[in-house]
Amino acid sequence: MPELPEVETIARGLDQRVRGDVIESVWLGSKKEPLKSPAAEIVQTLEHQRIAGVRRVGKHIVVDLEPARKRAKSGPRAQWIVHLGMTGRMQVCSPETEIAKHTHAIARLASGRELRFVDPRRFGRLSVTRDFAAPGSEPLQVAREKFVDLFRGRKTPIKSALLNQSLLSGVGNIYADESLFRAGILPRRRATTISREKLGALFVAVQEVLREAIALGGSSISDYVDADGQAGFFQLQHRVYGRESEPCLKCQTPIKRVVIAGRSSHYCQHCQK
DNA sequence: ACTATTTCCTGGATGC
DNA sequence: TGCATCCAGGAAATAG
Repeated sequence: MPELPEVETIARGLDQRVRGDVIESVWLGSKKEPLKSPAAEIVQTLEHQRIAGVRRVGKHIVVDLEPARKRAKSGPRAQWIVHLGMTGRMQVCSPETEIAKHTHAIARLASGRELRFVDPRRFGRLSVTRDFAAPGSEPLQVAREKFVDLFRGRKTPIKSALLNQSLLSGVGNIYADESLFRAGILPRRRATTISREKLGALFVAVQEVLREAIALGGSSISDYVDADGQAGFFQLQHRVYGRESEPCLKCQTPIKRVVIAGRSSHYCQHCQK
């Protein structure tokens, strides 16, 4: 399940592999769910564009494009936006590679390779735009004061607030649980009841967790993304996520699991207040 | 303007 | 072995 660190790793891997290549033609599948822009618009926007670079914004992969042939007039550059959802993959492969089940898009590149979007569950989304911006703040860029202000006054549980992409862009279920454990905050705590100091601790915890995970993902780029664009991640050692009933690594109290905002949430009732 | 809940999807795990 | 059921979760849609 790609959250910020995984998307960062994938975007870096893609950038290494396809930057400078030119999209010659595009094929789109018949399933409509993955397409957020009209199919014709996606095809028209992508074809004959050079990939200027690939980067991450929130949980989105942004493929920056530029005209393959220089034109006199240069307006805002086109962008291909990819959201991987739960099960989305970006595959770089040769045209001979068997087309995986649930392949929804194929971009044929001038280098002879193909860039494919595969997504069994179809929670992923493809779109094109010229002015992409994530609605929320980047967790690794935002200032501490701004971070604290995002949550103050909100009655919703802090876990829900962390998952709200229009506040903070890129934190998903796993890293939300891990950050709250490190900051010693119960996921159900109403955001508004948390002191500035404690929110400051959460700020530090979120950045720490994301940076550690990116560092681990980064080390896997050459080994895994090279193969087919699907990164095999060295998972960050989770301290609470997926550890229901197992002993807390700090105090041995069994980890609890509850559902908040429809998501499984893991915490230690002794270490988190 | 917020907040909470439901819905979309398939494959893997589980239960009988 | 086979079949039904449940569960995972990002974010849009819907409801309150």
